[in-house]
Amino acid sequence: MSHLGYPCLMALDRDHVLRSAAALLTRKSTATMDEVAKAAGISRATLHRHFAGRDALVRALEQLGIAECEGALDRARPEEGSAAEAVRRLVREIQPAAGLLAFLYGENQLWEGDRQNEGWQRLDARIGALFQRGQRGGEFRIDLSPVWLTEALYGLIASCAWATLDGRVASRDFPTMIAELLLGGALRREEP
Amino acid sequence: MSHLGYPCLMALDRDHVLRSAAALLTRKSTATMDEVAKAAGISRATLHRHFAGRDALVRALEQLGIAECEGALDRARPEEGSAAEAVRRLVREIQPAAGLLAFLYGENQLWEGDRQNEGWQRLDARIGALFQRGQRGGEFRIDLSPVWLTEALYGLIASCAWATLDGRVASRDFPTMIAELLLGGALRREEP
DNA sequence: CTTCAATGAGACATTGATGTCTCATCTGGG
DNA sequence: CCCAGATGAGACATCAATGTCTCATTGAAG
Repeated sequence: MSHLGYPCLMALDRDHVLRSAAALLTRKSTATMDEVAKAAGISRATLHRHFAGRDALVRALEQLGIAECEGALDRARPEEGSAAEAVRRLVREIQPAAGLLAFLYGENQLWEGDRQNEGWQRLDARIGALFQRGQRGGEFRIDLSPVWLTEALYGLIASCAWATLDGRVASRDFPTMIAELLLGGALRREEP
Repeated sequence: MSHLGYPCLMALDRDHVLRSAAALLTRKSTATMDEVAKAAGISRATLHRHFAGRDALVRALEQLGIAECEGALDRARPEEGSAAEAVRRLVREIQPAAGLLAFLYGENQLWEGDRQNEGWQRLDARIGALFQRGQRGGEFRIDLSPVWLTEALYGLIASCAWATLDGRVASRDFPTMIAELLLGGALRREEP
């Protein structure tokens, strides 16, 4: 065992706890610390040894969500190829984190404060830049601002995540439903 | 003054309280009964005379939200003209209730129960029927299910309502942003 | 085997929101 | 004026979640 100040197993456990909490809070955002602990298979005492309190847990989940988003954005290579294809890649890569994002999206507590986590600003900027690239390249229409398109993307991800949990949308359709609606809309394209 | 069991002014006040609560809870969904009372300009005691408790208040807001949606749907005349125009009318009519809907949308408590208010089912059916009409008429694409389009509409309304509160989207752009994205998507149409 | 960090179980106090109650005050109708 | 109903203010108990604490047990390294 470690004779350092940092326990060696907690780092691994912490990630497991975090993901269990994400999965539970996605379904029940008001879950108790007790329920979170049970879902992770640990005691409430141990949970408190990992996270000082509920607030710290939510903040950690926020960090995880940001990290997952940035990872998805990196893997999606937003500067490569057509903007539309980049958006499709992004949606596909982001699907595993959709539940967590939906939870965070509904956690108003995170947005009420005067200062929000700057990670979201970075993400907004990167996603907004992708939409802007599409506009500059004549691929996307210019009457829908990049800011709104970014916001809409988040909203559709959360909507589809919840609809998936309720069984109203099949999990395998997630990327298509979001990307197709966001890019093409409901109107049928004219035959070329 | 009334000698009946039902006070005569409470009916009027009740509506005012309900709308104040909606406005407050839209901004701060975790607001206390005390804050709700203050926002309505009444005391907590009086608030409790109107609504048995927080749960009853939320249920009443849910009813109000359903009623506003049905009213908007009626005024939008979903059976009339092109489906796309009907959707545009619907979004326009629903804007005043968007904040309330966004609050209700995030109130997971309403959806966790085994049985949800049947008003939502009626609304889902009516809105779904509108999208289906557009599909049957060859106006909308058929690879996006009416259920998903309905869900997406709710999600975009909530997104835009929050973005409007934060000043990221102008209030006057609300109908356009939602309807244009939902109908046309981000992709630029080919020149005919 | 010994040791020690990590854990689980549970007791305990605290906190914040809630629901209920009483009582003084206000107000409009008779 | 007088009164009944409505209100506001506040005291009070309750309740659930939280945060903190202790202590016995476990388990793996030395």
